[in-house]
Amino acid sequence: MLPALPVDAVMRALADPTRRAVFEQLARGGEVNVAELTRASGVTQGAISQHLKSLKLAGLVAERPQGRNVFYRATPDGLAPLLDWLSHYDAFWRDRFANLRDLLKEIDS
Amino acid sequence: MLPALPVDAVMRALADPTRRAVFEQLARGGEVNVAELTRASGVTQGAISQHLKSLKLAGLVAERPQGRNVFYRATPDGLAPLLDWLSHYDAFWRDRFANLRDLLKEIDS
DNA sequence: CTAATCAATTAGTCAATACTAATGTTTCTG
DNA sequence: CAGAAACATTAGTATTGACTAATTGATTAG
Repeated sequence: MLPALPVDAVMRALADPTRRAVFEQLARGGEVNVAELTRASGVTQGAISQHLKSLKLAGLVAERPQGRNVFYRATPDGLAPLLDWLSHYDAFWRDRFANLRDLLKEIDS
Repeated sequence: MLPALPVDAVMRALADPTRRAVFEQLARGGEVNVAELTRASGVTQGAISQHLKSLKLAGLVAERPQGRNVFYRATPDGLAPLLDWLSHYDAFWRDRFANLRDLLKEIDS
């Protein structure tokens, strides 16, 4: 079995549709508590807590407890391993995807 | 259950370490036949054929039969869903990603 | 203090999947 | 033609993983 690289955890975390939807909601909506994430999903609260645990271990989300609520937010740095992995294949898609280059230029501005 | 988007197949395909290693080898080494892919991996030939099937369904590799050999190559276009997904969170990283400038420089060089 | 609320955790179930071993199919070779 | 070689496919197994239901722990409200 191969070693568990950071990109491994990120890919596996984002491969599941339910979990990816949670991440997407957090990326859009700023801080959201577990109850609201549960409402937006089709699964139980327990399942959401489990997914949040995976996302946290992958470095994709962070938590902020407040009273009996726990507010989660997406952490952009968690996507770094994925971008690094893609950038490693830069030469591979360089000429076929002007998209990412434009995107990165735009972000850089 | 959520619909099966293209990014789903790509993420799931690349989430497995063995399968990702196959893709990486193909991305580096141009065309490679199944025997050589099997040698480079820690699993049996049958397992590699199964992984190649998944990668092909995800649009990440293509095959070129030649006699009794089958040469596989990575197909850059298959990464498009992943790049699109990332670009969708443009605004998300824009101001938060510390490493982005460095990453851009690396890719742009 | 007692109820209720929010979230995490546990145990258990079911389906998906990564794998091996064996076989099938095609193609090449002696 | 007979055997070997390359790859795909199948059946079977074991592990992983996504999920629910139920419980627990902590905080707030009445």
